[in-house]
Amino acid sequence: MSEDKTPEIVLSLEIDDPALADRLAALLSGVAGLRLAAPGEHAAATVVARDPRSMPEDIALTQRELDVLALMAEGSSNKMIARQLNISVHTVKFHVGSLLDKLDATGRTDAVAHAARRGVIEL
Amino acid sequence: MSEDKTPEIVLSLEIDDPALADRLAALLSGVAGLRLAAPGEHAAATVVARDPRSMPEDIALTQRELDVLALMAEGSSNKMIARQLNISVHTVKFHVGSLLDKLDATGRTDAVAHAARRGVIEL
DNA sequence: GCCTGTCCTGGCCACCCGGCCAGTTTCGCA
DNA sequence: TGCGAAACTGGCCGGGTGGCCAGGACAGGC
Repeated sequence: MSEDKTPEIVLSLEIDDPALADRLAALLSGVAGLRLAAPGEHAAATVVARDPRSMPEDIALTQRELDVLALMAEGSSNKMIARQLNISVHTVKFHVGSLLDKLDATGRTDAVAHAARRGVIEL
Repeated sequence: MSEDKTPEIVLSLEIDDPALADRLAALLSGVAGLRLAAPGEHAAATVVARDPRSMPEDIALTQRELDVLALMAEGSSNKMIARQLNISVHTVKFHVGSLLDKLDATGRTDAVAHAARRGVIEL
């Protein structure tokens, strides 16, 4: 009863390149235990082009910088971040300044965009 | 010579669930024409858990709002956006206000985060 | 016609943001 | 024991941001 279920893994394809998508679809459709998802069907996993996070290449961010970055990504203002972390607004600005420098961003919006692109934070 | 190349599609797995990852790895490793990527190897496609963008559920954004949103995501200030689109700063603020309302965001940073989450823009 | 939606513009104003200056404490490492 | 990195705090200030008020032009649907 080791193979009593094997309930078929439903995969969805999210490939822009038509040639690659076709080849993958052809290969995967012939695999027992796998099924490609119908349009709109809930899939257990998705095949996407490229690899988003294969080379995270972590920028050296301190723990505190990660804290304020996470709150920034949620749209929190400096004042809100200060309250959340029990620090002063000045300290928040200090960390934000370091983040803008390390992430090579021109503002907080650019900072979270860069961080999300590099996989530093999960949007 | 229709099958002279078929240079093997390299797939990488990004699955948190160990059981699902194992089953997928076992199934995919037996497929001719496919190969699982070695750690650090560049992959043509990646299998990720869930489907990030299966239901985009597009919010009704006007073309101009999409223009402003795209420039916002690049960290542009209102003044820069105004210059890019050849409109006044006041008009940019008007569209930004509409975006904050439609995206249910508290600020421009929150707006691009929400938009990226919903797949409205590609970060 | 009239009305709705989109796009555009202006002024005003409180607040926020980012950058500059300065300082303190605490920690680990040479 | 000195020394740098990290974290924290303060004041100051120019410019950016977001919300409010008001208006006009222009296309499409009733």
